[in-house]
Amino acid sequence: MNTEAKLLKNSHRALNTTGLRVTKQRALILEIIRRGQGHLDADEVYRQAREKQPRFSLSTVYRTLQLLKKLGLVEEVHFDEAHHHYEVKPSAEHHHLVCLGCGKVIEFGYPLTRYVKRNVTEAHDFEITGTEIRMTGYCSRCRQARK
Amino acid sequence: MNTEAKLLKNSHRALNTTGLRVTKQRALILEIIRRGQGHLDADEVYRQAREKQPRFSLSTVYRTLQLLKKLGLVEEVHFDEAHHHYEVKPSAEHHHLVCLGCGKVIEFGYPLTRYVKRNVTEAHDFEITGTEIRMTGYCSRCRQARK
DNA sequence: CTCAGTGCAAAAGCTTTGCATAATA
DNA sequence: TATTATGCAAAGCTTTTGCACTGAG
Repeated sequence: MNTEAKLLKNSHRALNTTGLRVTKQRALILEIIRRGQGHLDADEVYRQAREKQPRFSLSTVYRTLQLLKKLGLVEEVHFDEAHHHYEVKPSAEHHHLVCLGCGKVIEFGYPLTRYVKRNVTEAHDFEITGTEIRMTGYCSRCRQARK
Repeated sequence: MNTEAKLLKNSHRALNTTGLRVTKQRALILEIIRRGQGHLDADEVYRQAREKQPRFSLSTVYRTLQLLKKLGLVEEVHFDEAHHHYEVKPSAEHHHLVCLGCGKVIEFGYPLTRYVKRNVTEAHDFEITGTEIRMTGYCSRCRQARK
C-alpha cells in the first residue's frame, strides 16, 4: 500500500462519517499540517500543496481548513500577525511562546488548564472547551543580539 | 477645565515624552478605548470617533492604534475573529473567556503568570514580557439554550 | 515657521463566494 | 448517475500607504 493510499485511508476515518468525500486535496492538506509541526498559515499550506499538485487552488485550502476546523481535526492558533495558523489538534495541552525579536515560536506544555478550569468554571458559570496561552518575549539569541 | 481639555492633559503625560504631538484625534481614540471596557475593534473605534468628529479618518484610527500599541498604552487582543481588538493596558493581569455561542467576552483575573513565568523562563531560556490566556467555551445562557 | 499628523483615495493583503467543470460514492 | 468538491476569477473585508493639506509646538 503506497503512502497516498494510506493517507486516504487514514483520512477516511475522520471524514467519512458525515457523508463528506475523501479527496486527494483534503488528504494532502491534512498531511501537510501534520508534517508542518503546526504554525503553518493558509499561504504556506497552499505553497506546499502546489508542490505536489500544481493546480491546487487557494480557495480549496481555505475551504478545507474551515472544514477540518469544524470537524475538530485542526486547530486555529492566533499570533500577533494578521493571519491565522493551523495545527493538528494536539491531545496533550500545549501553548506558545512567541519571540518578538525573530518571530520564532516555541511550543511548551503546561498542565494548568485542569487547575485553572475548576476555578474559572465556578467563578463565572462558564463551561470551558478550549484554552490557549500565548506568551511573548525574547529568546536567548535575540536577547544577546540586543546587548 | 472642560472634559476635552482634561483629556488632552492626561494624554500629554503619555505622549509628550517622545516628541510626539498631542492631537484631538489621539486623545479621542485613547478615551474611546478607555470607555470601551476593552474589546473594541478598529472599526468600532472608528464609528465612535466619527460621532464626535465626522471627518475622522479610518487611517488615523489604524495609525494611532499602532502608535499606542508601540508606546505600550493599549494592548492588542486576539479573538477567534479575523480582526484585532484593543484595550487600555491593564495594570493587573487579566485574561479572556470567549463564549462560542453568543460571542460574549468575559474578563477574568488570574495571578498565574508569575508562577508560570518562572517555570517557562527557566525551561526555555526565554524572557517573557507578555501573557495572554484565552479560554473558549459556553456561558450559562448558551448552555441552557442548547438543552 | 516647521515638521509631524490628518484626511482622502487608492493599493495591498487575506479570505470568501459564484459558477462551470471534474471527481467521489 | 447524483451530488459534492475543485479551480478559476471576481468580489469583499480589513489594513496599509502616498500625497497634499492642516495644525501642534
